[in-house]
Amino acid sequence: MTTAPSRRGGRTRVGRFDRDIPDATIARLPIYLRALTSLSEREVSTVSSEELAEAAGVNSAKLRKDLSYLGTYGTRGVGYDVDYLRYHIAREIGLTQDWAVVIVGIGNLGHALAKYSGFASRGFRVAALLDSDPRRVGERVGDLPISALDDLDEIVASSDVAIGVIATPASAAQEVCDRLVAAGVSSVLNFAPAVLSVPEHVDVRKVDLSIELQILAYHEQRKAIGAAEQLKVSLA
Amino acid sequence: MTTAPSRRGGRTRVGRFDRDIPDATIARLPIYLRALTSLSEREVSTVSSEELAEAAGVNSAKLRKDLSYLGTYGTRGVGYDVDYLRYHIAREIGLTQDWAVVIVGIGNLGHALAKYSGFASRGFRVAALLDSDPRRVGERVGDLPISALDDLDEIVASSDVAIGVIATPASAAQEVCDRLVAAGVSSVLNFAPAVLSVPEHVDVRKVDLSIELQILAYHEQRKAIGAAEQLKVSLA
DNA sequence: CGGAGTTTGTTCTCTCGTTCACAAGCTCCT
DNA sequence: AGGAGCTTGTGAACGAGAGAACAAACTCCG
Repeated sequence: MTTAPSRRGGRTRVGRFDRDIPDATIARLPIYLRALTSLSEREVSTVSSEELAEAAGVNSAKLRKDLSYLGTYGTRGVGYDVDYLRYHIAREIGLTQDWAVVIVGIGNLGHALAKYSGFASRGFRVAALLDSDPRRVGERVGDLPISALDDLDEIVASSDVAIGVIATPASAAQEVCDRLVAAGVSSVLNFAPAVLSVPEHVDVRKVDLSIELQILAYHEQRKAIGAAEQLKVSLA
Repeated sequence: MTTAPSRRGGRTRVGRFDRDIPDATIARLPIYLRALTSLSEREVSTVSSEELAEAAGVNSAKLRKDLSYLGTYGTRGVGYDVDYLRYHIAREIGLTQDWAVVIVGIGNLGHALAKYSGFASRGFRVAALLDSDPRRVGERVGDLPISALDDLDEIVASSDVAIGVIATPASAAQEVCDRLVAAGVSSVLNFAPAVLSVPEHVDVRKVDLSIELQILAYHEQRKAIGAAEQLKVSLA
């Protein structure tokens, strides 16, 4: 949960369908969506909150409450229509339209991201790959050539890019971020291990591979200590 | 935030130094650690909560409260000794020892993870790379050869591996997870877009690239709607 | 040595999120 | 048509985390 200070500003509440959905719920909608897609592929047409919650790995009450923020798409005594619900979630998240993204920094991770099929299948189109190393420019990764970072403004403008992905080393992240913002990008997904500062209107989310491992290590260590203490007690 | 139902079970509270640190705090400790390392490299020896909070991108009150769970390592009127604090955080997370990890699924992402330098520098040693595709076995990625999935038990046992990383397609994730658990791994970092079910004593954390993008898309869409509504109002 | 100036550690309040529990509402069977 | 049996949607209780605010404790200067 690493994001900008969460929707303050414009609390104007224009338009009644501007109900406001908790951040925690938003973060789960994509999971429900995935579960629904999987059910749909298996030709399941109706699902109960209990079953869907199980598939998504959450509590069923939480699931129902989450869905209730979107509207009342279920039928009591029956459950939810898989395709109907799927459509409404996708619509709410904004996946009924396509989003153009650029990936900056085509190292190991950038490569992997460029080839990752999970983006395209969910309505994200990689508009360009950018790198600051002139020797890499022109090289092809999958279908796309690597462009020079200097072409950023033009690419963002012509492809209407709203989202930028940063996969550079930490040392370059802030500068790249600034350039993205200057070019007009207003959402950033940051894989570099660095804290980015951005203007108010820009959203940043961060994914940090080594932090996740460190959190696991903490729990792992606790398990080990716990076991050792147990042993000590049983010997005493 | 995708993890096991948070430390229930063995609430035995053996040993008094088993103070229990909130999950939210644990998730931030690695960030503080990184900021401290960076300060240390710049030869800064003392830092105030205000400065460190700024570097970590959090509120200073939150930072102080987080640190207070670990003990009282600061000095009023002065601040924190950078190296001293850094050591104590590293110790708390369990980074004073090395952790062996295995990576399963050497596709695009697995490749990138295998070569990612951020692991080694934080005390995580990649003990082996595994893939189920026999044609890939033997191939080298960086320093390591790809091993067959069947060698898992042996590798986990001989290298004392506690943490497994899953970078397979979603369809294989659960089976790989089961094999990891059977081999003795008790923490899993899952990059596959699938919900894993594991026994009580195993921790799972999930990183999902496309979910992060979807969350950004939602906010992006709201910005767009907000702007449109504003426009409508100003025209009325 | 004493007081001004800092900065931590902690208490208190408030907000946000989770979970329980149940009434409302649907279907199906008799 | 009416009742039994489900399943949703939501009110209310609970718990965790964030942030403000301040007393305690240190340094430094005169």
